[in-house]
Amino acid sequence: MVRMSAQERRESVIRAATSEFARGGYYGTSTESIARRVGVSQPYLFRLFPNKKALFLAVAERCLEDTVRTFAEASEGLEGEEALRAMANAYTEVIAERPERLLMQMQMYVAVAAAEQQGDREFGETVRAGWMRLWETVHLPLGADVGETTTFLAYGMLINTLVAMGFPPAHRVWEGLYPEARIKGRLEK
Amino acid sequence: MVRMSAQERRESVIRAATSEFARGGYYGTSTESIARRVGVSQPYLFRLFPNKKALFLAVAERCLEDTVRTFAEASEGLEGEEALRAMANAYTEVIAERPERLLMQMQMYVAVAAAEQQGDREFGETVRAGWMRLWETVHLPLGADVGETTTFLAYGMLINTLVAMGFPPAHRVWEGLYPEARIKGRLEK
DNA sequence: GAAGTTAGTGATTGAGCACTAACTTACTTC
DNA sequence: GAAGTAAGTTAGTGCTCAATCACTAACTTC
Repeated sequence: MVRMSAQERRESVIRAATSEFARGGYYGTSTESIARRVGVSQPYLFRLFPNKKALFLAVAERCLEDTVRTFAEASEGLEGEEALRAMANAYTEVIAERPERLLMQMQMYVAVAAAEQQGDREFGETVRAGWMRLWETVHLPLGADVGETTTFLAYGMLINTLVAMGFPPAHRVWEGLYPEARIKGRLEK
Repeated sequence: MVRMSAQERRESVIRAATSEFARGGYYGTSTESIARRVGVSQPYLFRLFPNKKALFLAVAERCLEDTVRTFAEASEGLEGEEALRAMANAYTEVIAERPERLLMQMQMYVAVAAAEQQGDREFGETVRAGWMRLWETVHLPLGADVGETTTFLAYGMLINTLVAMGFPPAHRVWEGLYPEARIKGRLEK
């Protein structure tokens, strides 16, 4: 038995829960499965988080935060075309190495409607605020161009979708999406 | 008590289930709630569909079919810029009048990962096949241009996401997305 | 080394849910 | 109008799962 501080444990729970929620979504994931992945008893999760919803929220916030940081770090000191290229490359890395983060994003977006329906307005607020932060984070380096920003985020959402559906990266549907192709396409215009 | 033929009943079950699954996803939706919406007893659903999964699959297939038809009908007889404009307008109508179809799309994409994890390869195949059909349906009228097709679908996925998150249509984040703005942006280039 | 605190467990509960079985009610056909 | 069939219901079962409770084991501090 490895003892950790509650704070460290909470961290590993968030990591494990990200993977689990990414596949199963909020309702399709049992706290049991998360606990098993962490290597801790199921009731102990409720010492670390007040309830399942709070855990999901923590995971969602982390997911947004990580994505924002990815773009912020990639575009640091760059502008326009260069920033676009850097951010696109950064996202490509996430696709390859952290696909669960993309899936978790979708689970989060989709969970808003369910929460809202049940009178939980707060979750939606959090996610929308996160999206706005994400929006600003890519907007500035792209020269504060609304069209560019929208397009960039749109490609991101398409990528999330293809990953969720399980299209292998070599599949035809990815053709128009690889940064090279995308940026080359833009430069040719 | 209104009696219907099993076939008619199945239709109304699919409609009701679309709304319910759209909000709650597969796991967040009880067959009870679907039955209540249809106005029929919960066990009767299992006379109409072998199990919950089959019902979800039927809803997913219908959702893809409807989307494909929307684009096919909108672009009939048109090409290039005109087809793009027509399909964008058609989708705008769906946003306003059938938002549950967009949400259901996302639920479907996201459900693939969960199904795949549980060894259900079939569901993913169905969804991917549907996506390919959708892809071809917009690809041809857009002049068989891979870049155009990718961009069009990307905007669609972004729209789905914004709808899911519950951003009102007048919100800033929609700015770059209204067909007028989008097409004008393209024309200016 | 005793007292106090923090990390963690095992057993349990009550609710919700997919699905079944057995039965009833309404329409159709001859 | 009796027989057959298709539509629909009531009652119930077994399982899963979030959350609680009462407890133990390991560190910390003096």
